[in-house]
Amino acid sequence: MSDPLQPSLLAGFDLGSTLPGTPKTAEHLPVARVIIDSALPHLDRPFDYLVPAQLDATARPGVRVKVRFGGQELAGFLAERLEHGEQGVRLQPLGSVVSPEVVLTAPVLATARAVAERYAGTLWDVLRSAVPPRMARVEKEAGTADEAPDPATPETHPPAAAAGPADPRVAGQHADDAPTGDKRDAPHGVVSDGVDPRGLDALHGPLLAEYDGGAHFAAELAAGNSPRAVLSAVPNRPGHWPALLLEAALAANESGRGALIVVPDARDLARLCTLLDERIGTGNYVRLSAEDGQTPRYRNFLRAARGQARLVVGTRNAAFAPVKDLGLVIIWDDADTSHAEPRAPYHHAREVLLLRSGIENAAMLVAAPGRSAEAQRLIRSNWAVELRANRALLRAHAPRVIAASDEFEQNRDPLLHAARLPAAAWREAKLALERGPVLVQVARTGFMPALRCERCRTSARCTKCTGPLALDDARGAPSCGWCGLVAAGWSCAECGFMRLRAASIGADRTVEELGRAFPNVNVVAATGAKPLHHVPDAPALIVATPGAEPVAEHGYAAVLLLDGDRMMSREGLRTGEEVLNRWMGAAQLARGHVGAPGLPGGGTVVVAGDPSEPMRALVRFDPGAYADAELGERRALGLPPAVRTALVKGPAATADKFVEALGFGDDVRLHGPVLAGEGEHRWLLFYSYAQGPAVTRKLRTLRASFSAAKEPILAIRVDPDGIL
DNA sequence: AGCACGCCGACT
DNA sequence: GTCGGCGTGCTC
Repeated sequence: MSDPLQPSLLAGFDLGSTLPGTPKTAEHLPVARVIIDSALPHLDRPFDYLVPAQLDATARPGVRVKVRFGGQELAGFLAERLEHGEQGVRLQPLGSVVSPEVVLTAPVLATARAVAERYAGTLWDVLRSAVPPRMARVEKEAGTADEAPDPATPETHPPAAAAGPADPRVAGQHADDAPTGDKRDAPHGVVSDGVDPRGLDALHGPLLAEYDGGAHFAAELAAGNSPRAVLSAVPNRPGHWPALLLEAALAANESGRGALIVVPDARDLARLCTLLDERIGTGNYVRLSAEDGQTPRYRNFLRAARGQARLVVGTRNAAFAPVKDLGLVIIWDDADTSHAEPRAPYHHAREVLLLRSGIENAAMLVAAPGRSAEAQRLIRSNWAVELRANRALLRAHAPRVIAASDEFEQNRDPLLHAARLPAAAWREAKLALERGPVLVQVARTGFMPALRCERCRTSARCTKCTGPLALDDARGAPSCGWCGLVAAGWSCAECGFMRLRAASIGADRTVEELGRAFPNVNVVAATGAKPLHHVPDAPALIVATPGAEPVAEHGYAAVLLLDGDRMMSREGLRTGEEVLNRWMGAAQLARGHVGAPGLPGGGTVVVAGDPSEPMRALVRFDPGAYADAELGERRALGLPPAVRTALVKGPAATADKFVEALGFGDDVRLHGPVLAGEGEHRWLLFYSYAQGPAVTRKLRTLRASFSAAKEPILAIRVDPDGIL
C-alpha cells in the first residue's frame, strides 16, 4: 500500500516529474525530516525524504509516518518540513502518513531529544514512552480538534476503584473558573477518597499562601511568569496535596497557560482525579496513565494533543504529554521510585520535567511529603526557591513523634516480642485505639530479604563469597544477593541445621501477631497485593507496607513505624533517605499533635529502632534539613546526587575497550571493572554536573561508533539508582 | 535487517 | 575479460 511504485499511487502523479513513473513532489517544503524507529545507536539521527504532492497536506510535523529504510519499511515521526535536504544525498519518497493526528509536538520532541542526550540513550527509546501506541479506532470517534471540551461526554478514564461518587453539580464547571472556586460548591455528604467533607472549605482557600513565598509563587504563575519552587507538604490534612497542586495548576491556567501534574502511581492519581472530578469536572482535564489500558490512554492522549484541556495529570510518561502553551509542570513525591522509567534510557520524571520546564520556559513545582536529595540540590543551587510551611501550621499538624529504642523493652513480653512491638508503641497504640484507627507500618518483604538458620538464627550467607542469601520469588531457591549463586541444599555454618527461616515478616503475619497482642481489636492488612485506600474513623489496627497506607478520614490516632532497623540495615547510599521518606509517608497520615480547626488532635507517631539521623529528622519533622545534611555529606564525599554518575555494562572485552576509548582525564572518576554476571564487566563513572553534557555526549557518540563497528551494544545508565 | 559495492578467484 | 563468490558498511 505504501509502495510508491504501485500503479494505483502513481496514477495522475507523473505530470512534471523528472523521470517517467516518479511521483510529483510537494512544491512547498518538499523535504521531510524523519525520526525512524531503530534500536541501533548509530542510526539514531533524522533522515530526509521527499514528500509526494499527494501527501503534502497530511505530512505535517508531528505525524506518524512509514518510510522505506534500507531494505525495510520503518515507522517514524515527521520532525519537520524543509526546503532542502542534505547536499549530495539522493532522497527517497516518504512512504505514507499513518495518521494525520499530530502526536509529537515540537516542544515534546525537543524535550525527548534533551532526555536522550541527558541519559545517553536513543531518541526512539524516549519517544516510545513519550507517545502512546496508536489505536486507530479511537481517532474516528466523535469529537474533532476544534470542538470545545464536552463535559457531558466522559471521554476519560474507566471508573477508578477509589473514585468517589461523582457530583453532578460540578459537571459543566470550567477550568478557567476562578482558581479559588466558590465555597457554595463544596459538596456536602460527598465522601471520597482522601477528601474530608468537613475540610473541603479549606480546599477552596489559598493553600499555597500557607507556605512562605507560596502566595508570591501563585501570583507569579497567574501573571504569566515561570517561578520554580520546592515544597514539603504540611502533614495530616486529608486531601491537602491534591488541592494544593490543583491550586497551583489553576493559577497557571489563569495566565492562559496549560499545566501538567505528574504523580507516582495509580493510587495517587485516583486521589487527584477524585478531587478534579469534583472541582473542575471530568471533561475539563486529561488523565494519562499506562494502567488505564491502551485504548483509553490513547483516547485521553488525543484529547491533550488536540488541545482540548488545559490541565493534564498522570503518571511518569505524562511528563511528555502534549500540553498547549505549557506554563507549569508539577511533580508530586519525586522520591518515589515509580517516577523512574524501568526501560532504557531509564529517565526519571523529575529530570524530564526539569528539562521540559527549561525548554518550554514553564514554571516548576517539586512537591512531596518529604524531600529528596535532588530536590534539595535545586534549592541549594538557587535553581528553585523553597516554600516553607508556616511554622504554627506545621506545629499544629505535625504529630507528636516518640522514638522508641526497643532493645531492652522488647523482650519482656513474649506477645510484644512476637509482634516486634516495643512496649512504648504498645502503650501508645492502646491509648490511641480509644480515639480512632492506628496505622502500623511494616517493611515490605523485599526490603528485608535476609534468611536465617531456623534453629540458631545465624544469618545465612553464601558459601562462596559470604554475601547474604535471599529468597527470590522467581527462583524459589535461596540465592546470594551478591554473586547470584543458588544455594541449593544449604546447611547452617554454625549448627549444621538444614532449614531456613525468613527473617522477613510479611504484613499478613504481623496481622496475626498483632491480633494476639491486641485482643478484641479489628486488625486488617493493606499491601500492594491487597490494597485498601480508605479506612473509616473507627478503632482498628491497619497494618500496611510502605506506599500502601490507606488514608484515614480524620487522620490516624497513632502511627507505629516498626521495621526501622530492618529497613536501615540495607546497604546503600540512599537507604537513610528512603527510610525517612517511607516514615514521612506514613507519619503524615497521623492526626496533628494539637489538631487544626475542625480536625481532631492528639496524633502520635512511634518510631521503633536504634537512634539514627532519619529518626532524628522524623522527630523534628524536618525532611528538608535532613536532605540538606545528606547533600552536604555527599558533596564532601563526591557521591550522587552531589555529582553525576554513569554505568557502563556489557561483555568484558567490549566494556573495557569502550571505557578506554572514552579517553576521559582526571575530571571523570572511573571505578571498575566489576564482574557483573556471565563474562560481563561493569564500570562506574563519576563526574560533575558541569561536565554532565560533555560526558553523556561522548557516551552517545562512542556507543554509536561501537554499534556501527558491530560491537555488542552496551548497557548505559546515567544516574542509576540503587546501584551504590 | 536488507542491499549495494568491492575485491578476488574461477571459468569462457 | 567477465561473472559471481560473499564480506563490509550503509541505510535519507
